[in-house]
Amino acid sequence: MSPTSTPPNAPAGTKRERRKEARPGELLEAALDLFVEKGFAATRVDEVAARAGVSKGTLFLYFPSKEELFKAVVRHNIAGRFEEWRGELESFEGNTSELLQYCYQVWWERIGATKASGITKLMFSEAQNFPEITEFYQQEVILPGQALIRRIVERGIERGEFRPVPLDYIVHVVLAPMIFLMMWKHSVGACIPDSLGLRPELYIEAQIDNVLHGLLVRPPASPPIPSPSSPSLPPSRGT
Amino acid sequence: MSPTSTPPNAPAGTKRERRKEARPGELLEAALDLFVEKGFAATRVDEVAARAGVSKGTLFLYFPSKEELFKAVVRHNIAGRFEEWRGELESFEGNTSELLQYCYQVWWERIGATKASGITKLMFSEAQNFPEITEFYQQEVILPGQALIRRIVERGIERGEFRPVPLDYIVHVVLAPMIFLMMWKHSVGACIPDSLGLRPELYIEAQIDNVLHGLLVRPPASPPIPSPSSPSLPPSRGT
Amino acid sequence: MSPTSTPPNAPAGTKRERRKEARPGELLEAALDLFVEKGFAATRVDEVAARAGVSKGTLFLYFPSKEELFKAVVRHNIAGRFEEWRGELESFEGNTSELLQYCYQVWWERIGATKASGITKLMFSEAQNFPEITEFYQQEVILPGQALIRRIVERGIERGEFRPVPLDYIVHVVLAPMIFLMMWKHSVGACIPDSLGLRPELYIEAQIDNVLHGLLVRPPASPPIPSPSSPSLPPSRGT
Amino acid sequence: MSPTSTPPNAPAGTKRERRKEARPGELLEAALDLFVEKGFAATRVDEVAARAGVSKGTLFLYFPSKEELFKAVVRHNIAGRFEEWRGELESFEGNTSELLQYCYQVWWERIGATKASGITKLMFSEAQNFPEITEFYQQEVILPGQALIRRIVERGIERGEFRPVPLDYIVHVVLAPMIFLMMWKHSVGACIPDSLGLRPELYIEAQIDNVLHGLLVRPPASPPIPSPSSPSLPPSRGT
DNA sequence: GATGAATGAGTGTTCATTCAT
DNA sequence: TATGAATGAACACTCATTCAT
Repeated sequence: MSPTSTPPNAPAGTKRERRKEARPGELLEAALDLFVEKGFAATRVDEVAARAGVSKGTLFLYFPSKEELFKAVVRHNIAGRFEEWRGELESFEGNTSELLQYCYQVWWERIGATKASGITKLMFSEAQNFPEITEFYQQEVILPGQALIRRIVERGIERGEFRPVPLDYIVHVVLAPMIFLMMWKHSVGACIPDSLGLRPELYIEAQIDNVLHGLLVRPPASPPIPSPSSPSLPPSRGT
Repeated sequence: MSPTSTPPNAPAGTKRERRKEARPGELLEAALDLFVEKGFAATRVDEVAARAGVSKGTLFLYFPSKEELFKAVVRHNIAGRFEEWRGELESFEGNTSELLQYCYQVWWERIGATKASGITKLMFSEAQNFPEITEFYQQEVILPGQALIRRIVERGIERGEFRPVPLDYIVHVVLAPMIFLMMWKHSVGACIPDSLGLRPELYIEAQIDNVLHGLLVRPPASPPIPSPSSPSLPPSRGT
Repeated sequence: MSPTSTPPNAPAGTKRERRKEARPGELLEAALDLFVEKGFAATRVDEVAARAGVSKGTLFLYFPSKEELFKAVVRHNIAGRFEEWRGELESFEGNTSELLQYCYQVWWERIGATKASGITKLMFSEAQNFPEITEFYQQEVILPGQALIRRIVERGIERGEFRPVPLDYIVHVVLAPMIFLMMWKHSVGACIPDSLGLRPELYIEAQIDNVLHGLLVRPPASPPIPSPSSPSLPPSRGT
Repeated sequence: MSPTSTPPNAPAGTKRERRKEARPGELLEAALDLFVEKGFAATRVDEVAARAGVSKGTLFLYFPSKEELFKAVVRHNIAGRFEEWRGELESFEGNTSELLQYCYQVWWERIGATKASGITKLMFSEAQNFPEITEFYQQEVILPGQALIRRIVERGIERGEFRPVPLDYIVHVVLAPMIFLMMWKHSVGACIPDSLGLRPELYIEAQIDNVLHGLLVRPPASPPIPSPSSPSLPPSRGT
């Protein structure tokens, strides 16, 4: 019964013990999946519990209501990533054009391509039903994100790489393509695969190229955007 | 159709009868408002009926179910405006840069700034729960819209005004800012006014400027984006 | 299908029409029965609805919650009877001893022996769970009832029939037996019939006799209390 | 049993062990409080356990179900005090009027004024939901109590002090005021303090005075009931 | 013995849908 | 055609009870 009596081949920590710690996380993950897939209202708490492998009652042991579960899902999936990013940004060595590209790519790897992108879709879809959490999202996600972008653009301007564009709107120019991609992925894109064109990565490159053309003092002379009908791609679907 | 055209001796055209004709439209309008604001599930049919000034039973006289009402709302608000626009496009006289700007502005006046933008928010929010209607939307709105943009960009390339960019992705570069704006307006923007920055019109101008920089063979040398606060910007903000 | 086509032998007024008006009353009656029988918590709203012959949903059409149903039951069953009684009291012609007896008997006929007595049991049982309605009961039932009794005793004292007893406590001396009888009837008495002795009427007479002995300046010399084994009763049940 | 009797070297008698012994009693006490206050159904076992300072699981170690806990609470609080009282009664020296007064006062000190009165409130409130235990209560409390009162009244009649009243009902005349007082205390009285008038002690005196007037062959000529406000009182308490 | 995490049957309440009038 | 009372399936949430530790 004492931990020392556990046979060495037994999995360390009993099933129950291990579960207890993991429960909230498992529930949050299951809830994220379902909320993103079906929306808040169409998601049944039984389903969330079942997907997390527990009973309905257990869910309410950890979250006092479906609404609080929703809030927890949103909060949990945007835990301070911005600190980390701000650090990377400050210590970035290359030129700002590279920094911006790096930013898009890191965002795609860590957010856009992951389930976390579903949170954004969720927020836009349910914003009006959860004004309180929308405010939270605005403070914790949107404003820090905009600040980050603003810093990058400022850096470009300061270094003479970027044209002196008005910052208040340029942040939207940079961010809108990302947000659009997340919305698309979790709505039309989920129903009609390939409706975006071919690959999100190429979509992002096109957006980067476009944004940099708008920002750079000396934009590249020729279009570096890879064409979907270029030889590296199967020609099966091109125009 | 206008009240003045009703002959004075006609018994038809009474208030009652005219309302009868108008019922479905009033219901669709009320439903659009509420669906956009709260989503499909969180909208109560009682509320729709009440806002349309009829009883709940009457609603089901015109629409066999809440789901059919939803579909009707989407279908009704996806009038084929594209024919009309294609016409304007074909007969447009100016250069393609002007045409693209015209396009953005017409879109903003007729869609973006009106309630019609709500339907886009609705579609993105509910797409996964209504795959058939998402397919319908794809066919009736997205593809025609993309085709329109593609034609414009092709025109620019043909005329030597635009760089030979890959069309498959450039349509998203052009459309994403519009879609983002509609989503924003009906979600975060509705909860936190002014969270976008200052004015949608300036946001659009910034996007146009950026897109044209990416497309034009000879982009304007200096930033033409009007800043809401400073006349020319240079030292006003940078450290 | 038109009303005029109804055969003359059809019951006037359709089932539905008649029900609509009657619903709240039927529900209140069913609820009274069940609340008195099982208490607030142990009563299921389905059961109330079923006993009233409607569905659960219908109940919530008339009462927004189980708690409001409970409150309505209490309020409904104590509709201003005190006005009526005060009138009878003021115009009573006989001596006060007779008036007090009349009072007990009328109370028994109209309250004690009817379902209305269940309300009192209910209030005492649930008082702490419904402080708000307990306050209401205190104002609308207890205080008026005490005032009524006080007036009667005052009348007796004024006319020289009663000893000058302290009014503040005498009202409890008069009322306690009634309340006890209601409590008994709906608790022990309902489980163990005849546990009270034989008949409530005789219990009341004994209480009247006792109270009058305490009040009257010249009490009757010999015990007028009917004995349960006295010849005036049917011998069917005697000891 | 007292702590001082524990030998200093005894390992038994540690805090832990003593508590272990006391567990059931602490649970019964906590349960009594809560059942009296809120009724059976509205009382949560978590709350009982928490008030007793143990976990919910521990409660079920001692009582197999909430219902059995309830029964145990009632049984536990119905200790056979009647034997003791019967002894006091048999050896009472004074006249029967004094005996009856003594009886009321002893009851008030030992039952009415203590938490034990709650059990009566509980029984009357829950009787219908627990018929078996109501039967038990009837056998163990009500009938012995009635027998006790009956003996006293018989004594009075035998000694020529009391009128020959019918015993079957007079026991209720004597007991009803006590029961009413207990019900009041734990219902309306708990919600609306002072709603009874002034002090329970005075209420009891009034009831004693009234009962004796009804019983005594030679009742006192003038009202001996102390009025809280009337001038006939010794000035110790009056205005 | 004691714990408290887990359970799931049961309950109050909602709301799309029906239908007699 | 229009109503709105009635329905009942479906849902969020509770809580007595269990049991592995």
